[in-house]
Amino acid sequence: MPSKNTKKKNVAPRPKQKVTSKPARPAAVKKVVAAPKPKTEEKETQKNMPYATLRGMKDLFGREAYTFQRAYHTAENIAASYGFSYIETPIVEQASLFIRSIGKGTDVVDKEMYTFDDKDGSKVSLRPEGTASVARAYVNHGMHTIPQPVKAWYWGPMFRHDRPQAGRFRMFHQFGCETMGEHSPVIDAELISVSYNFLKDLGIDVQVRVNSIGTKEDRDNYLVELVGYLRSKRSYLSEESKKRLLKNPLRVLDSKDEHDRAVIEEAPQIVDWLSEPSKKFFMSVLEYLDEAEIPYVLTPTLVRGLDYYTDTVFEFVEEGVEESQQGALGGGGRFNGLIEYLGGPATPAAGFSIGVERVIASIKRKEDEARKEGKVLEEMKQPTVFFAQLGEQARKRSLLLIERLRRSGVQVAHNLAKSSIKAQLEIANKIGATHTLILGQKEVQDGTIITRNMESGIQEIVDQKKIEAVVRKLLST
RNA sequence: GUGGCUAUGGUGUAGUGGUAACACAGAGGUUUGUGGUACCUUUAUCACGGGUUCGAUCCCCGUUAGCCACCCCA
Repeated sequence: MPSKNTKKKNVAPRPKQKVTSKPARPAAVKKVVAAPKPKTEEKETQKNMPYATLRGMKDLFGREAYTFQRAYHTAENIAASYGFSYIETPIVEQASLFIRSIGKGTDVVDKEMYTFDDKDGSKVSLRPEGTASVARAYVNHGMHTIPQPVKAWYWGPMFRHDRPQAGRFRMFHQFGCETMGEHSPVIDAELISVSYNFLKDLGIDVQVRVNSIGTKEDRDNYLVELVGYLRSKRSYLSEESKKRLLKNPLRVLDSKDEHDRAVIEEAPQIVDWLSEPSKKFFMSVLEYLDEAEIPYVLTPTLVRGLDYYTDTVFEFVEEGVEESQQGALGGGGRFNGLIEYLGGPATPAAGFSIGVERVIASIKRKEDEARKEGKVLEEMKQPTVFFAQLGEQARKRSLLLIERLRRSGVQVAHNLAKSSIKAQLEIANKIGATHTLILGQKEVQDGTIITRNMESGIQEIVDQKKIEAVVRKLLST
């Protein structure tokens, strides 16, 4: 945390800086209009914080950033162990890529996309999701000529201009995997397994909901039936659902309205309208899930919001959390038509994506609960060594010693800017260091260094030459 | 995008029509080679703009942001 107080006498005075956690309002415009009353210069600068993050976007730091990175490393490990290779696609793409793949008429495209004119007048968009870009990359680089399936994982920011609320931001991150070039139910099961275990590794128990929405033809046939049914019950439906009936009838199925739900329960189910191959495929996916001992819930009303999905669809809802609290942690499905639709060869594919911010929120909730019960969080008790130095010569020497320690694989915390040993020990204490290395004038002369056990207070003098071995030993106990 | 609720220091909270209290955190210090306790100092024109009023942090309106529900979705 930055110091906001510079009262030290021998330090040149500089304007005080206030640190506020509340995002400052974009006050610049108003200030001008409102012709501020004469104030002292200092106070003006204090309040003058014209820059804040944009709505729905946030700085990531501290504990949250730590959890974010932990989630990233977990993703990296699990993706690698399942044989996925990393892909990074541009954050900005042609607007039409998303419009085509996600589909006109979906909210994501119609009202949530960040789309603007590039300098040459072409329409570009900030990506609202990852699959379209990965599919595009597959086509662009002729990935159908390399051994199939192509398994790719990604992690990065996505943008949707939605109204922010819990678990929903305008810039958020997704971790996702796509398996392209293979039409086999094992693939679907594997993807579910990867995402399920990713969440499990992070300590999150989820319910896996699965359904199949069949091929395009299956769905068209089913839609005729569904629309017919819903029309017959039209008077019982909510206003919202009446609208959806015209725009995207499938979506009526996941309405939360009580009356709608009653109607939906009686509605024809898509599973009954699947063609033989689709049905067989879906049954097989379920068998694999059984084999993998992944618990799932068949959810006939599960349809996903993006147009490109075919056959298997699934999503993850946190166990024991009201769904409405923030929706699903992630989801995915098969998208057999997408790659061909984007100009590539007919290529079956499937994938999933998980909302990182929602995962972090869930972890945080769990940690808060644990703390309430008085449990010490694991990463808090990691052994740490602090390096304290005393006197100009010691300070100079410490740079070298710290570097030697770093090269041998141990990181020591330090604050070379402090000169009093007291202040440094305070810091060591605060960060929970188990040991402190103390290097003073005398030690520099003797070529030694003191190790101090922060709990017992026992100090030992050791040879600087052996510092790496000594520190490693301290850390291992 | 629609509706509702909220807005006090870094954090969590008090409080009142007459400019703010407490806890924790931060910084500095209690005469400079030793931390965890104690003590001292210090950190807020009560989100922003306007209105009512002799006077507003407290009442009213607007803005912004956050939260909740809907929509949608990660």
